[in-house]
This record gives sequence, structure tokens and C-alpha cells, in this order.
Amino acid sequence: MFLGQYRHSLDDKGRMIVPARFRDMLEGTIYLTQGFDQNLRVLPEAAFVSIYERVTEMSSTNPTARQLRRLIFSTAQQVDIDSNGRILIPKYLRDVASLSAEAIVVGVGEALEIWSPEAWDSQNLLLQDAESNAERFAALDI
Amino acid sequence: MFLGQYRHSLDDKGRMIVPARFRDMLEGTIYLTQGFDQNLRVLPEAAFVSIYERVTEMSSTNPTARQLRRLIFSTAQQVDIDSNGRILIPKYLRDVASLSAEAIVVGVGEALEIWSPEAWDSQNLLLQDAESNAERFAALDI
DNA sequence: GGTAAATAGTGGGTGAAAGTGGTAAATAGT
DNA sequence: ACTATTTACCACTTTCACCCACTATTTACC
Repeated sequence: MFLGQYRHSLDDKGRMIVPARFRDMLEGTIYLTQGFDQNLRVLPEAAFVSIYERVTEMSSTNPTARQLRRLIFSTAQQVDIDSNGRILIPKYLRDVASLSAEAIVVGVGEALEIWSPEAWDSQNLLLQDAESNAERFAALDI
Repeated sequence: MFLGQYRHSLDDKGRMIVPARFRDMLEGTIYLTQGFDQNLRVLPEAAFVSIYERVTEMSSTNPTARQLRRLIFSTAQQVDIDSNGRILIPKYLRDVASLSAEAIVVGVGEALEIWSPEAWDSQNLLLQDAESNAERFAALDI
């Protein structure tokens, strides 16, 4: 289970440390894809396969389904963790998420998200709004 | 069952004693999450896993579900009790609850809450207001 | 009620691991 | 064959998990 948030540097080659806490949960193949909110998603194999299957089931005559498929697969990339525990984020994906010198890595349960500090800050403003939270949690009945 | 309140120090590394009374009830894995009122919640494994499952079931193409997931998982952390009976509270969680040198640990039945002394004081003012209590709790019909 | 022992709570130092930046080698493209 | 880009490797810095030592408080026993 991926939990918590970390701030890490990205060097000029686009390499970024995978927080140590997450590394043992990412032992197999890792997939890096564009997220839905100006961010990137890091998926372990099982999670990616599950998405793959659901998307593949969708009808190809549905334009939205075709777009979703393109978004997910055309931006996806298989990545490896190097001997120092880093992954290399391809340039086009760094551009998608406006990543430069630093990135925020966020655990969201079954996956990780990578954000630029600016994008995360504004996302966090949304997340910390007390009134909206009341509504969000009400749905869960915690 | 967690009952009572304790005041404990937080050292500059962010470590805090778990009151001895609570320690034997927290033997398995412990989860630390953001609470609803500028505080933190300490949950035993079963309680957190149940939340995890409900949140993970939700669709990731639903923006509200994604936000809920982010809110819950990005502000949670699995923590261990060290050999001295302390837990380490990550910096981002200390920030959420404005914790610095001291914290109030409160038992609230199935979980613990961690408050900054200031936040607890103002919370307490609300709780000790007898007249409002009569009105507020009347609606709950216990 | 006083004293001793045990437990709870606090603080700091240290070595291993995590994180960062750079250089050298290898590969691919022209 | 030469250049550019990527990949692998190496060295350094920083952080954190673990351990130890000490103080305060509670508990037990006389």
C-alpha cells in the first residue's frame, strides 16, 4: 500500500529517486503513465494490467473510450529502477507534468503520483478545504 | 478502548511517546492519518484497512474519487513503535496539525487523536460549554 | 508514609542507508 | 567513423533508524 508524500530532486537527466519506503513494493515491472490531473502515475505491474484489461474491454466504436485508450497507452512507459534506486522519467512525461528540478511523490493506495511542487500545492488547497472534505467523507461514512 | 487524555513532548526529530496505557492495544501495524479538525488520528490496522478497501473500489476516472483517494492516502503513514515506546510523526503530518514541542493525545474509543495544545484548548472550550452541549447533543438522541 | 525498585518518558550520538551529482563507458544515430 | 545521447557506475553528502544513557514518575513494599 502506497502512503504518504515525499519531495525529491530531479536531476537534469530526468532521474528521480523512488522513496525507499516504496521500493520493495515495486519489484517487478513498473509502468509510468500520464495521470488525469497534470501529473504522472507510477503503477506496479498488477495495477497496470488491471487497467489494461478494463480499457481493452471497452468498445472501440465509443470515441471517448478510444481517447482514454490513447491517453493511457501512448503516454505509458515501462521503467526500471537503477542501482541507486532512481527511475528515469522521459522528457515528454516531464513536460506533461511540468517537472523541472523538484517533484512531489504521493502515495495513493495502489499507485504513486508524481507532481510538480506548484501543481501539488494547488491540488492541496483543494484537498484541504474543510467543507468539501465534509462532503467527500460523508460518502464514505467513516 | 482508548480513553483519557495525555500531554507529551515531541522532540525535534518529531518523535512522540505513545502513552503506556495505549501501547498494548496498538500491537499490530499502526496507521497515522490526518483527522477532520486540524488533528491527527492513530488507527489500528483493521480500521484503516476497511477505509482502504472502500476507497480503492471507487473508479479512478471519477475526479471526486481521485481527490478522496489523494486526501486519505497522501496524508497517511504506517508507523512503528520504537524500543522506547515512541512513534515518529512525519514532518508533513506535524504541519497538518501544527505540532511543535508538545502534543495532546486523546483517546476517542476506537482510535487516538493527536492535537496541538492550542487546537485542543479551543476544542475544549467548545466541549465545556454546557449550554451549547445540551442543544448540540440533543439532536443526536443517545 | 517513606524508601526502594521498576516503569515511563526524554534527549542525544552514531553508523548504515537513502539521496544527490558527476564521470566514464556503451550504444545508437548520422 | 565520429558525434550525440543514453546507460552504467562511482563518490560524496545527508538523513534517519537504532541504540544508549539519563531523568522523572509511578508502583510496591516495609
